[in-house]
Amino acid sequence: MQAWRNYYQIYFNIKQEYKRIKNMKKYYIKNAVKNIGQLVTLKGWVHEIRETSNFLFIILRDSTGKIQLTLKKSESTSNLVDIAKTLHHEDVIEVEGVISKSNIARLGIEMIPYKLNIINRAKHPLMLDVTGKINAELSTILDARFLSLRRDDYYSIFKIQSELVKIIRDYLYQQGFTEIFSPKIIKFATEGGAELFKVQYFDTEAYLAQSPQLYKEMCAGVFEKVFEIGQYYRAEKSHTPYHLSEFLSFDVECAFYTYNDVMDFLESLLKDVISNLYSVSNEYFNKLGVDKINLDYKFERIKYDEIILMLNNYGLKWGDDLTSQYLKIVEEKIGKKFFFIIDWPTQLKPFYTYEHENNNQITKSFDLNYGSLEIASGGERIYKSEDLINKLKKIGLKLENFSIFIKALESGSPPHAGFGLGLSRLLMILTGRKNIKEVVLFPRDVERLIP
RNA sequence: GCCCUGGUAGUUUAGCCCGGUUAGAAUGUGAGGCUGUCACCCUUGCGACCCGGGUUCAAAUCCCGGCCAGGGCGCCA
Repeated sequence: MQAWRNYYQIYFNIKQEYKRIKNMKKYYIKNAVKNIGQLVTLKGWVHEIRETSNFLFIILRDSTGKIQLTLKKSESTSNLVDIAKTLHHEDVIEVEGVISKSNIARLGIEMIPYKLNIINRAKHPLMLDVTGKINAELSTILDARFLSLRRDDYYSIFKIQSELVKIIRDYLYQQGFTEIFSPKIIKFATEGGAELFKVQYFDTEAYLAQSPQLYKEMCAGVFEKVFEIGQYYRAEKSHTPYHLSEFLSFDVECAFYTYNDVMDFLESLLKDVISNLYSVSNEYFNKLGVDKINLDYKFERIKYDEIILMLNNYGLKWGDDLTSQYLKIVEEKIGKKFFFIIDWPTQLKPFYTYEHENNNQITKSFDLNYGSLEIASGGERIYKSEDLINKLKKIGLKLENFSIFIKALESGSPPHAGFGLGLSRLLMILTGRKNIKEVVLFPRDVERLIP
C-alpha cells in the first residue's frame, strides 16, 4: 500500500512539473525587458559569465537580444548558485525570474533569477569565440557558421538579408509582379560561355541551371511581369572575392518593356527598397557600424563606347570586356556609386540580347555597377523567332536545343526586357563586406562543399 | 589554371630572416580568491609548431613537394 502511494506521489509530481513547464510562457528577451516587475521565463544561450565574490552575472542571449541575469549569492538558494557556477558559454538554459530596473547594469535592465534549468550543455572548447573578443579568420568563421552566426555582426548581416528579400518581394507584389519558380535541373547547357555542373538525372545527363533566363522570358509572355529569387550554379573555377559556385540571383522580366524602361524600374526599385531597408533594419546596420550609402542621385547611363574612351590610355580597345582591373579605374574616375554601362558590343552579351536596329554591333543591354563591382545585367530580349534563329546560326548554337523556346517565341511572344541582379553582391555593398562568402550563409566555391 | 603571401594550443597571435629556448602572449578551459561585474581583476593547472620528404650532430626555423587559406589575375548568360 505504501509503495503504491509513493508511485502515485511520483506520478503526481511529474504531472505537476509537466503542467508547469507546458504552461510556462517563454518570453523573448525583447519583450521581457518591457515587463518590469513581472515574473517571466526566458530561454536562450549563455553568452557571457562574470563572477565576483558576492555576485554571479550571466549574459543571456536569445534571437531577439541579450539581458543580464544578476545572482546575489547571499540572497539566492545555494542550489541556484551551484547550478549557475557550472554554466559555460553557449549552454542552453531556461530561467525564471523577475525583470527589474537597475541603475548599475549597463543595459538599465536585469533579471533576478530564482530558478534555472540547464536544457543542453555546450561542449567545450567551441570552434570560435562567439562574443567577438577574439576575432576569427574567414575560413574558421565559415567552418563554424552555426557559431559565427551568433556573433552580432554576422547575425545582423543575415537579418538584413532576410528583410531585404522581404522588402523586394513586397515591392514587386505591390507592383503587380508574379513570382515564379523555374527549374534548377535542366536538359541543355545551351547558353554557352559559363561551365555548368553536370548531374546524373535517372538514365540521362542533366545540368544545374546557371540562370532562369529562358524560363522567365516564357513566363513574361503570359504574366507580363515576373520575378524570381533563387540560387543558380556555375562550374567556373573562380578564385575571387565575388564569385561563388552557387549564387543567389534576383531576376526580373517584363513584357512590353524596353531596356530603358527596365533601367528606370531597377533604379527606382533599388532606391525605394534600400531606403526602406535602412529604416526597417536600422538596429542591424548600427550593430555593423557601416555607413549608409547615399542614393540621392540619378544613376548615370554611360555608353560602353564612352568607357572605352575614358580608358583609352590603358590599352583597352573596342570589343574588349571590362574586367575588374579596368572597372577599378572607372571607379576611381567616377566614384563609388551606382551607374549603368549601356549598349555593349554584341559579342560580349548573350545570344538572346537584341541588337540596335541601326547598328548590329551593339546591343540594347546594360550592366549596373556599384563602383567596380557589377551587380546586375540586363537588356531587351530577342522576341521574334526568325531573329533568334539567325542569331543562333550565326554564333553556332544548335537550333534543336532551343526548339521549345523558339516555339514559345512563335506562339505570340511580346517584346520584353529584364535583368538579373546578384543579391549577395548587393548585400556585400550594403553591409560593407569585402568577400561574398561573408554574406552567404553556407557558401559553395571550388574548395568548399562543407558545411 | 597562374602569381604573391601565409599555415604555431579550441580561437587569435609572437618566435622563423640569423637552426640548438622549458616555443612566449591573449582569449578559452580546470581549481582557488576577489568592492554590482560589464573586454572585470588576481593566483595557479591544462592546451600548439598543416602533411610528406630532404639538408644537418640538431629543423617551428633552411630547401623541395602536397594540401589548405587570404589577396591579385584568368575563367565568368
